Amino acid sequence: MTTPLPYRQHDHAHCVEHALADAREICKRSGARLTPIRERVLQLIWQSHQPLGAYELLAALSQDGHQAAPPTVYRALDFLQQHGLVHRIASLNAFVGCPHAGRAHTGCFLICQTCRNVLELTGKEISAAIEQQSQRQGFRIDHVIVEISGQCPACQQAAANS
Amino acid sequence: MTTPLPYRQHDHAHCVEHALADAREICKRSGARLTPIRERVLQLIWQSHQPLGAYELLAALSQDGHQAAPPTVYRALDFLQQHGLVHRIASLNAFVGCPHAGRAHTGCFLICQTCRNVLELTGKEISAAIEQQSQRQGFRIDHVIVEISGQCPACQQAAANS
DNA sequence: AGCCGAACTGTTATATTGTTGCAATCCCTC
DNA sequence: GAGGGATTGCAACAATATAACAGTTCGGCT
Ligand SMILES: [Zn+2]
Ligand SMILES: [Zn+2]
Ligand SMILES: [Zn+2]
Ligand SMILES: [Zn+2]
Repeated sequence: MTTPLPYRQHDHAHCVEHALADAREICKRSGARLTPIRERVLQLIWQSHQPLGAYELLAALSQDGHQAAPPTVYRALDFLQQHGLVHRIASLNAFVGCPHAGRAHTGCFLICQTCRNVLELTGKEISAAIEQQSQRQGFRIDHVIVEISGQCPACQQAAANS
Repeated sequence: MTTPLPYRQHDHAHCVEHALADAREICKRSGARLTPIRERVLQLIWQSHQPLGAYELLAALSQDGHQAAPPTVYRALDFLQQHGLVHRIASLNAFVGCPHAGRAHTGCFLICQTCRNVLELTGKEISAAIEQQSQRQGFRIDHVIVEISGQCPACQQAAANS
């Protein structure tokens, strides 16, 4: 078994470039305006695979010399969420970049409690099971949240070696 | 298809009685103290199948004539969660009684955005799919959140008839 | 019964997260 | 270059959750 992204070393600059390029393309196609603030917030979120809180983003914007208040950040986050560029992790009150932006998917998040990195799965098995069980109850689905907290393979190994 | 609980009329007093009796039994067996505050909070939560926020509980306790501050409620909620008597719904910042207290299960919540009622599923299909996908990534699971927002059968029917 | 330590509760203050409302500005279109 | 919608700046506020510490209650023990 190879440790999956993002739980191992990788060329993260590539993740960021890819995410930003995708974002520009997606916004262009849908006629949405990826303004400097929005792009900067997206870039900040993609600093790592660890979700960032709104007020952490706010602090980072202030460090830029950019005057910013909470609504600035929340509005940018709303925009990015609406266009599928970031996801909110409800159990952390934090936001993470979506590696599958543009492709239809139901996020399913593996959250390592040790290194804080988050992996977004897209396998159909889980969403299929959820749809089946909901349908059995006659329930019409709008939105699904699946957040799995635990320990990633890298951190398990690190813990075992100590 | 019959509309499932809690989305149809039912003898809810029975739900409450059952939940409280279960809670007393579970606490007795584990040597935990179901104090008056804790029991009252549990009873308040079971007023309905709609999740209650901590500050709604706080207001209700105050109406009792009980002087209460946020820590009172949060401590009671912590206790009830630790003993599996209530669940926190992360997407609502609210708490709902667990109808399967005492039995090992991974909650999976169907949240009606119209009537606010929440049904907790316990089918194994979803958790099995989650465990399988996590294992495939080498991820060790601590805790799983599945929250499905949408519309319950009763509210779908009501919407169709208008 | 009386004592002790742990658990529980009261109280105040504070931290964290998210929203409302309105004015000013920007950008695209006509 | 005017009109109008989207975006941003800004101030205040609302909602949710926690920290710290003092007082009280409870159950087991002598
Ligand atoms: Zn990366
Ligand atoms: Zn990890
Ligand atoms: Zn009921
Ligand atoms: Zn409903």
